[in-house]
Amino acid sequence: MSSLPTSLTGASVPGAQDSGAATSGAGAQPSSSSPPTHQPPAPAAAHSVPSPTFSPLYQQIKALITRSLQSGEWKPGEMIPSEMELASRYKVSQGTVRKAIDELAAENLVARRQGKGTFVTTHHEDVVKFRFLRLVPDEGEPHYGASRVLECKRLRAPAEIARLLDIRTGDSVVQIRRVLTFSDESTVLDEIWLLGANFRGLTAEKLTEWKGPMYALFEAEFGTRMIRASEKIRAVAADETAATLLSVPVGSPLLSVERVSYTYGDRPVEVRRGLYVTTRHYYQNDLS
Amino acid sequence: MSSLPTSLTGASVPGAQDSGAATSGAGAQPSSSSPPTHQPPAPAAAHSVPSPTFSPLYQQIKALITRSLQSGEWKPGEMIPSEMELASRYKVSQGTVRKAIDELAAENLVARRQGKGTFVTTHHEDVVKFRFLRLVPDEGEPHYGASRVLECKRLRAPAEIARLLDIRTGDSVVQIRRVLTFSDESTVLDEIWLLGANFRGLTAEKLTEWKGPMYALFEAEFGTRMIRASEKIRAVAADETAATLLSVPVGSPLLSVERVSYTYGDRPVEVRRGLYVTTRHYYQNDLS
DNA sequence: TAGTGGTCTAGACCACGTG
DNA sequence: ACGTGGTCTAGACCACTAT
Repeated sequence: MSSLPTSLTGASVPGAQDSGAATSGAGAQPSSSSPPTHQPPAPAAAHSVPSPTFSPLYQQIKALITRSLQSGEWKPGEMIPSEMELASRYKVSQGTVRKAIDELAAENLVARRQGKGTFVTTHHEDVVKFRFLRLVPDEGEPHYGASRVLECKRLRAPAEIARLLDIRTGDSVVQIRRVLTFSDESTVLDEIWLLGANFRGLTAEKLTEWKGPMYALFEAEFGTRMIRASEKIRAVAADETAATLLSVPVGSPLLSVERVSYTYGDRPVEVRRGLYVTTRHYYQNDLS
Repeated sequence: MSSLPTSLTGASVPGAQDSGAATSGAGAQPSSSSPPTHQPPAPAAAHSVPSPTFSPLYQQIKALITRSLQSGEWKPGEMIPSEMELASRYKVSQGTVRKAIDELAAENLVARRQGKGTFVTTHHEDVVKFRFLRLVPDEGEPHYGASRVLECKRLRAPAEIARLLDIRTGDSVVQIRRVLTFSDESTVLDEIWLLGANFRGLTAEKLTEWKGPMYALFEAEFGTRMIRASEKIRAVAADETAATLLSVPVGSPLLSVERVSYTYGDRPVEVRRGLYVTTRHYYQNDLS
């Protein structure tokens, strides 16, 4: 392909060879004046067919940055290189890097702090924590309750869990059961399944010793970061087990929350079934 | 005040006189070359104190556009002027208008369509409809059920409704009660309170005759557009009334959804209390 | 004082939709 | 062919934070 090569794709822009990227770099070359270097050799190539799978430059940059996040080149809580640095690394303008980071910030993968830099988000921050804990007390501030682990064992995935985790029935998974307590009231009964491959060495002890959000542990100890989740919510009646563990009468209405959590690349890594007592708490949701 | 006047604030940029805007227009003047006009008279003013309430230009433009949306200058479904037109109207660059519209699009007030223009969103579109209807059937596609209006009357706001609507107890409100039916199953019992001042002339007949989402009626007939909403969700037991209307046993678990909806300027205009039967449907929510 | 992200501009070209 | 939004660049200046 006769594309205008070196200027943009020098630093291993992905797919620079395949159909997607070839036509995308056609952007602006300064009209005249400007520095002596960098003049494209043959503007004739501009009329090449607009390849069917067009991907903007900033999307490619975004994918590159995401890959570095995923590989752990920049760890949660750390600062990523400045826009200028990234621009020169990828051989694009600062504005293009900015647009890529804008989207990553909108997806909460990174957070910008004016005057300081751009930082990889982490489940240790309050902001992130309450994105995944939507239970709010009727009175008082949202807070993290105490977790009592009932069980943590390895077993083979039942069919439905396997389907949700996109693995095969019988593949290894870790099952956790726990109760969350707020102000001395048992409020949440969770049953959690995790991808076995990602959580070798996870034990009840580790869970019990850990202070703070479970996702922070997963991120720090197992290198698995929850990026987004999808929930299905229903009202159900408490069965005997739930009633006992949550100290409510059998048949009491409980909020059932079935969550599937995803990490980079939209790969599911967790299924979580929660039963919430909603007499003194409610599930907060904003439609916008 | 000795601000650089005519160039930016000519077309009635709001607050151009007050503290906020004076310092904000300081942006870029082209280094040299460029057209003969427009050279700022006194670059000395650049060192004026950075006013405590700094508001970027694009935020001011965004406020202006929002005002035009609110006033009905551009109605739901219509196209707003092109970026170039708005840029020349407000005497700013296209890029600044673009950033303003970017935010409005992110808030779903407008939608961009490449090659066509930017359009005011409307509750007639599918995309918007399902932002406010989160109930999804276990089997089959999401769809809009049939609405049976039980009641629609004017009355004085009880204390709690008044508090949520930010009005005084006893102020006029419209109360609606209705049942939503999906596939011949009564699924949702709604009790709705609307700001009386905004909904004069709303009757049970109008509601019954209207085919389509209620919010589309409100938008088309009453000029009140729901922009965002906040919901508090719990599990409750069906009382006799709900049990009868929804054809479930007394005490059955139901999803209770208390919604407050807001229009422009974050003014609350609706309180809605819904009871959902979640045996064949679930409430869908995405955390990200 | 230096470095970072944030704002603003101006101009070029591209992809898309419609005549 | 034309107008729309979308991408990309280059350069200037501003606001914030740290040293």
